[in-house]
Amino acid sequence: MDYSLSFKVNEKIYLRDPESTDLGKQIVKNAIDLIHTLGFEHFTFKKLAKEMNTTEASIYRYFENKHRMLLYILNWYWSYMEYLVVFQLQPLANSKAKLERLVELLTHPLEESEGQSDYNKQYLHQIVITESSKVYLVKEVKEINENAVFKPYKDLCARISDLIQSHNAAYAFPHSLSSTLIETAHSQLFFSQHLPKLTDAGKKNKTEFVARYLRDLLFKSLQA
Amino acid sequence: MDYSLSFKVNEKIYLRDPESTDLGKQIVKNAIDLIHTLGFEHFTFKKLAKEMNTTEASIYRYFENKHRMLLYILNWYWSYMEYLVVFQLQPLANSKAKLERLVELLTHPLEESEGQSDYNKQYLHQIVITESSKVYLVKEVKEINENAVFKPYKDLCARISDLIQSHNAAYAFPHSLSSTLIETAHSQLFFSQHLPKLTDAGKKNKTEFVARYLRDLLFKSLQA
DNA sequence: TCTTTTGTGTTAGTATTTCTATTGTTAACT
DNA sequence: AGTTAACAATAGAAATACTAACACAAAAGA
Repeated sequence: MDYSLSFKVNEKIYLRDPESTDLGKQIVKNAIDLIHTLGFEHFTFKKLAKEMNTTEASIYRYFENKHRMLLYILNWYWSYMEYLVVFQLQPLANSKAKLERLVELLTHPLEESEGQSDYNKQYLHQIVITESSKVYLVKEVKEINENAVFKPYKDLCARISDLIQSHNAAYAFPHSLSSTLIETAHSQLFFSQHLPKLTDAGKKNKTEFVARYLRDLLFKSLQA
Repeated sequence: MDYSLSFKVNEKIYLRDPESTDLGKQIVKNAIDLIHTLGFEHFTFKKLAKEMNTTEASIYRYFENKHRMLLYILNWYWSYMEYLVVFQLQPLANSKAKLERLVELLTHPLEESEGQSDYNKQYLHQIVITESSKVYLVKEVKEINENAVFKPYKDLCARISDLIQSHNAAYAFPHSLSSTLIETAHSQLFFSQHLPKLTDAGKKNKTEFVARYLRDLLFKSLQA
């Protein structure tokens, strides 16, 4: 089957739809590379413009500022994750298998093969781990949230919550456990890479360690 | 008993010890207020200087930049939390009671009474919730970590880890569960305040909700 | 008491970042 | 042929993130 994926990202996030032009697509692709290389704090539109031989002003036509650009990238990621959660888990036999596959999706970097999105999925995963909390841990969270720009995250969370409830309908904290799984996947991956004393990970197989830990957390929480 | 608390913060964090002078203490105190008001992104040394009628240059004599200043504040908080974990839990009868009290400490803002530290503990708690991850989620984490400036966080984590192990010696992820408890306390408090759909919190008693959720997570994880 | 050190203020500056405005060119579309 | 869209180029304002040098008063030490 040959297919291509594209997700509609909320219009309020950008000034001009990056998917609508060549330059727009290049901006997002190069932004992912450069944020990965420099980290969000050191990333600027000027550097991005230089990197891809365009001008700062051209980038400002697409995004109001770099925070919105990060939000755009994360919205794309959350939508993509929701897609994976819906279609990859659906064929699985039971809720236990589904939840186990979910943990894989949350901890392992995305497969390069699927979707032909042209974004570097390895880099994207690292950006999600390191930078994603910076889009909501800001003073303006209320105004930002009013434009429904966190909807993909909430939708993803709601999907996982459904899975959890179909495994144990009596569990009292399905949404909190969902967001905890997502956030903990990120923080434990980051800690195991950079501050290993905050984890029980060994030198090797950090991804597998985090997956094991999350499975333990998840299934013990859902025990009757 | 009359006592006063002060924690030695790693010397590498500051240029001049803020505890050693009047101005230094005022800088930290006012910084906590202003970071709380503006959020870390909008907080600048210039604004802080104006707020307290001193000069930007004077503040730069104490801290290299605002990131170091935040790190100083968080080191103080982590040290204080470790102190509370050690001395408030010690008299408690058993490990279950201790872990329950721990959850209270992590979720409830600090008591204004104890320690006479002169910092606004309510504000400090909000800063910890909203800004703490920003001190390590940076590209320079490796170099920063080399100066042992995250030691108080690791120490706190190690203390909690000990508690966990004394409750269930067979549990395989004591450090990861400790850091997860700390981080999840922050993220769930933030979400329940600003993005409630990512949680199962109601309109009221968000702190109590998060405490309940964390107790559930913790004790189910530690079941045999 | 005299001298030195320390803490702070003052002034002045540079480089970078963030963002806006304007104008011109090319390519596409009608 | 005329219009529009996309982009480049330039310029600059305003804020941010620093650094340097000198002045001065108070405290500490000799």
